Parts: sequence; C-alpha cells; structure tokens
Amino acid sequence: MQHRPARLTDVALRAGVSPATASRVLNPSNRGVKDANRARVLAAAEELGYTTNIAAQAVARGRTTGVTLLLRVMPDDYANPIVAGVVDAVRNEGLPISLVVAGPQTKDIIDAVHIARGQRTQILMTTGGRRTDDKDLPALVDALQRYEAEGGRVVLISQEGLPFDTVTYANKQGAHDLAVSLVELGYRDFAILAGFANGMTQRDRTQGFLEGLGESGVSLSADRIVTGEFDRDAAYAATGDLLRRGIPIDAIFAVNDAMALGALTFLRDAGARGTGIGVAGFDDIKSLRDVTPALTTVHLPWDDVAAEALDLALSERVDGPRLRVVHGHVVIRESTPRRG
Amino acid sequence: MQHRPARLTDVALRAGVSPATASRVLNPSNRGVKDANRARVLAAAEELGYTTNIAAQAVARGRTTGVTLLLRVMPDDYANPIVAGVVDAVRNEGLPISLVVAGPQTKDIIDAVHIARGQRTQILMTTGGRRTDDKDLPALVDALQRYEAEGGRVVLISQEGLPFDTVTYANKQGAHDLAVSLVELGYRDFAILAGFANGMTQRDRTQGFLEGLGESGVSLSADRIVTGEFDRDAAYAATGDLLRRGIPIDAIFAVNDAMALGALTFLRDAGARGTGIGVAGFDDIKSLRDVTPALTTVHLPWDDVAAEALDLALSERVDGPRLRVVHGHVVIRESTPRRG
DNA sequence: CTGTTAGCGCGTTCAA
DNA sequence: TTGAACGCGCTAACAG
Repeated sequence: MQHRPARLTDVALRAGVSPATASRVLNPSNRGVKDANRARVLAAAEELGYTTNIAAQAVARGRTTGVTLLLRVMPDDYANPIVAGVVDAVRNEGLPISLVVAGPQTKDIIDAVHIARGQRTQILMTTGGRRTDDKDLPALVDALQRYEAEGGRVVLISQEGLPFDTVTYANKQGAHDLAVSLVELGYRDFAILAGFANGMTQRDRTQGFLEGLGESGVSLSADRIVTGEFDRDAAYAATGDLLRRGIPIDAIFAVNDAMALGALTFLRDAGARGTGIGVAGFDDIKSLRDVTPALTTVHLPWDDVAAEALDLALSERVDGPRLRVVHGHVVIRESTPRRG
Repeated sequence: MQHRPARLTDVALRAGVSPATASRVLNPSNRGVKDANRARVLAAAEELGYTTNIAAQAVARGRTTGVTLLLRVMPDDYANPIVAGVVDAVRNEGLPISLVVAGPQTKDIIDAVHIARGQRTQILMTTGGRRTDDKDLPALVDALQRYEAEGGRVVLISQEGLPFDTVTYANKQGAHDLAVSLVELGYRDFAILAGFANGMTQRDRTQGFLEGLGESGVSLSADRIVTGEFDRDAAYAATGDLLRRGIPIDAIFAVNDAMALGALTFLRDAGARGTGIGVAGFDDIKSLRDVTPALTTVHLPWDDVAAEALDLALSERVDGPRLRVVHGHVVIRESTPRRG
C-alpha cells in the first residue's frame, strides 16, 4: 500500500525530456520551453499525480516562499480579528500562509522563530501585545534579527518600538477621543478597567484616556483605575469590587471589548443598569453584535492593519525599520446614552 | 548584512568532529556518542546559533514530523471551538502544528492537501462540514488517499462516511434529546431554522430533532422548516420572515448557535420576547456567555473531540478506517423557560 | 530551447 | 564510537 511519491525525474522520464526541462515547465519562474514539450511534461505530471517536493525545493533554492503568522495563543472569541484579516490579505496575494500557535511565553515564541528559521520561510509576521517587564525580550529580538540576517522578513503587528517593520494602531489617540466623546455625553465620574499594568497596549490606552479627560477638564483619582491581568471573567468580578467600594461612578472604560463585556454583563446581572452607568470598550470586536445594550467602543480598521502589514512584508526595505500607524475612530452606541 | 545560516558542517568543523557525529548528537534518535564529543558539538551549535535546516532534514528523511490542520475558512466568533481544542491537544503532545486556511471551495482544500503532500508532512487533520451535493468530493478523497499512500495519516473531524479515520459528534442524538426536553418544558409549536439543505451536519440535526418530536407525540409541518445558507445575520432575517407568515410558534430550534443568536437577537429587537417564543441552538459556543437570555443548546465536549482525533492520528491503524463518536448533552437555559 | 553537471544540507549505511 | 561516501529530490550554471 505504501507508495513512493512521484519525483521530478519520474515525470521527466515519462515525458521523454530531461529533469531540467521538466523543472522549467513546472516552475513558473523559468520560461522558455517548446510548447510540445511543455504539454508532455504537464500531461506526465498529471498522470503520475506529481506534487513538487517542497522540502527539496527549499533545499535547492535555499528558501521557501510563504508567510508564517506567529501567535502566542489560539485567538478566541474575544481576540482581535487581526488574524483573520492577515490570513485573507495574504491569501488574496496568492501566498501560502500558515499559522503557528507557539504558546503564551516569550520563550515559546523564540522557539517558534527558530523553527521558522529552520524552515527557511520567507516572511514572518507576529502579533500580540508586549509587556514592559519581559525579561526574554532581548533573546526574542536576537532570534528575529537572525531570521532577517538569513534572508527572511519580519513584520510586527501591534508592538511598537522593536527594530523591525511594524504596524500599530493609535491606541492613545483612540482612547483620548473616546474620553472626549464621553465627557461631551455628560459623563463625569469615570472608572477605568486598565488591564494588567505591564501591558504596553493597555498602558497606552489608559494614558490616552486620561489625557482626553484632562483636556476636557475632568479629573480621575488613582483609586478609580483598576489594574490586574483581566480577561472577560475577571473584569466581571472586578466591576463588582469596584461598585462595592461605594465610589460614585457614572461610566466605566475598559481598555478592550472583552473586559467591557464582562463589566456590561455584571451590571446587567446585578440589575444595576437602572443606575445608568455607561460602559465603553476598545477594539470593536465582532461578538459585540449580539450584546445588549450595544457597546460603545473605538473601532479599529483591522483590514487596513492587515493590508499595511502585507505591504511592509512585500516591499523592499531601504533604510531602517518602518512604522505604520493605523487610526481608529469612536463609535457611540447604546451602552453610553446621553446623560443628564 | 546577509548572513549564511550555520550548517551542520560548520558545527562539526568547529567541534572538531565529522558531520556524521554532529548529526548523531543533534538527533535524539541516534545515540552512542562519547560524552566529550557530545558536549563539544552542543557547545559549537550554541555558539553558532545553529538551527537544523528542517527542509533538508525532510529531504534526507523523506518525511517531516508535525501535524497540519486544514481549515476551509478562518474560524470566526461563531466557529466551533474545535480548532482551539486540537491545537492545544497537539501542542501538549509536543508536536508542531500549523493551521492552513485553504479557502471555502473543496478545490481549495484539495490544493492544500497536495501542498501538504509536497511538504511530506506527517499528519493531516481537517474539519468542517460536508455537503451532500459536493461534486469535487471524489477528487478530495483521491488526494487524501494519495497522502496516506505516501505515508501520511489523515484524520477527519465532523464529517462521517469517508474512508479515513474520523471523529464525529452525535448530532442526531443531541438534537433528539433537545426536542424531548423542550416538549417536556411545555413547548408544542416548533419551527426549525435548518440551515442549508445539503449540509450533512444540518440535516442530521434537523432529522434528530424531528425524531425526538415524533417520539414525544408532537408533529411539525414542512412549512415550519426553513432552509437556506444561513449565518447569524441571515438567521436574523429568516426569523422575521417566519413570524410574518403568521403561523403560531412557541419555540424555534436553530441547528447551530450562530443561527440561534440571530433568531434571539431578532426577537429581542422586535420586542417579541413578550410573546414567549423559546429559542434553542446547538454547539454551546463561548460567545453565548454574554447573551441575554442565556441560550438553551446542546453542549459538545470539544476537548474530547480533539483528544480523540489526536489519539486516532498517533495510534497504529490495524484494519480499515475507524470512527469515534463523541456525545453531547442538552443544557437548558433561560431562553426556553418552562411554559404553561 | 535543451541536456549535463554540480551542488543545496542533512541522514544513513558501511567499514574501520 | 567514529568517519567517508553516498543518496534524498530539486534548482541553477553552463554548455551546446
């Protein structure tokens, strides 16, 4: 039952040409073969069910085409739609893409980079937030630099400040604009679910929100900023703690939609909606469609992010690393009705 | 700046041994090297930042380790958590896994299978429903059989009836049990959002539900079964059409949660919840947590599905293809309160 | 336009 | 326990 795969040699033999010629027709890059021969090779390949051995091709060429998208964890329901956007964009370009779920630790990512090195893959994109206290960061940078030194291209998505081409979103500005909008709507007593303190994205969004508040003449005391490694469920609990403290609050800003959903659900469960506490998030993830009340948030144009990333990967890099910033915009929905 | 990757030869040279010896120590499979030499090779590899060229290894060995998970589309918010389950299970086993998003058409899948063949990958898992009217199915089966004939292992998830190892869920039984439960709760006038008519999963769930109804002494006329290629949004619209027809309905069964969410949202938007129409789905996807009222559904143990799939892939196959069926169970929630 | 030749980097006999 | 030699399947350089 075990059947040896057909090799290029087999095809050539059957077509009555040399392996080189067979290679030329099977390889779109190499033109210049008589139509008759071309046809015979194609026919032979078809009959034999030939598939080019990509591994061997990679060895001979020294490099494979295609992009590897490196993820820390499998994107769940609340993850940014960024992954889907990148996959579509790359596929539309006709390039093969494969996702690698490395693991939560930076060490896991580093391992995956080395594997990608070993595969002699062409483009490596990676996404996911960075933490300011990451001790393994230098090692990661080293691995990525090796990857590039050996001929690969690296594109980082969402993590600014590393010496590689990267595309980020304007976290600060988006949160700033959101704050201004909320104040305009009449909110004054804010609380912030700020996520874990060492996350760069979380930090920028918190900071931007505070700046927006400041410009609007609204202040916010430190005890209204709640930090912690929050996912949706933890945000649910944190909202409860917050209210129990008895501080007057008329609006909660969560630094991402997942956490905002947790807050929203808590308020609903607690029957506290009558108190009129507004909730706003950040990202505009798809799951928001099924939620009541509809969540006010900052919409991020994920497809643009993906397009920029791909453009960076495919265009020649002249000088140093390039940075592309994608801007979002505030979307006011029912979760923050006009107040007063 | 362009730097040639370190080769095995480089490591051997630096360690003062032959490439063969170096290969032996870097290859856990080959034992029997003096400790001193082993240490020198390891040190040299470290110093040179050596990464084994996986492509070359694949050529030499004739096959790579690792599993490829083939998907039609990028799993979105409503997709089965099956992908995440498989990824985790495989990673826990220490095997590299990569996801390939092939495209919606069966032809796309076939292409991807051939690419996997070309990569000489070891295990190929694929998921996603099958349609009864798929003209390209024979070609797909052919491609998969080739893959296996050449030494790979194929595991199908969710699509029963093809000559490969497969794991499915008990769609019929789950829907059957759900119907029985709903009748017990007092519902009598059902409608079914049956999805597209040629989907095998959809068909089984519809049929199982009808059988359960029958056993409970409840009948359902054909005009209450709505078919169509429904996603969440289309289900939303279809629910509207259904109600506009004026048929008395006290419960809607949608063959998956995504569609059930659409129905639920329509009822809520239409203010029709007062009419007491119950809604039930199938799958128990995560997004349900944020929905009000909580959705009654059939819970599927996704982790078990993944575990079974991996077990099939890693265990020796003795005779023909094996089939493993995973059972779900009904979960009654607020969307179907006791009636009468 | 085509065939010959020579590698690509690694695993694996087979002797030593 | 080790090394020399060969082969994996394919591409690329060079003649013709």
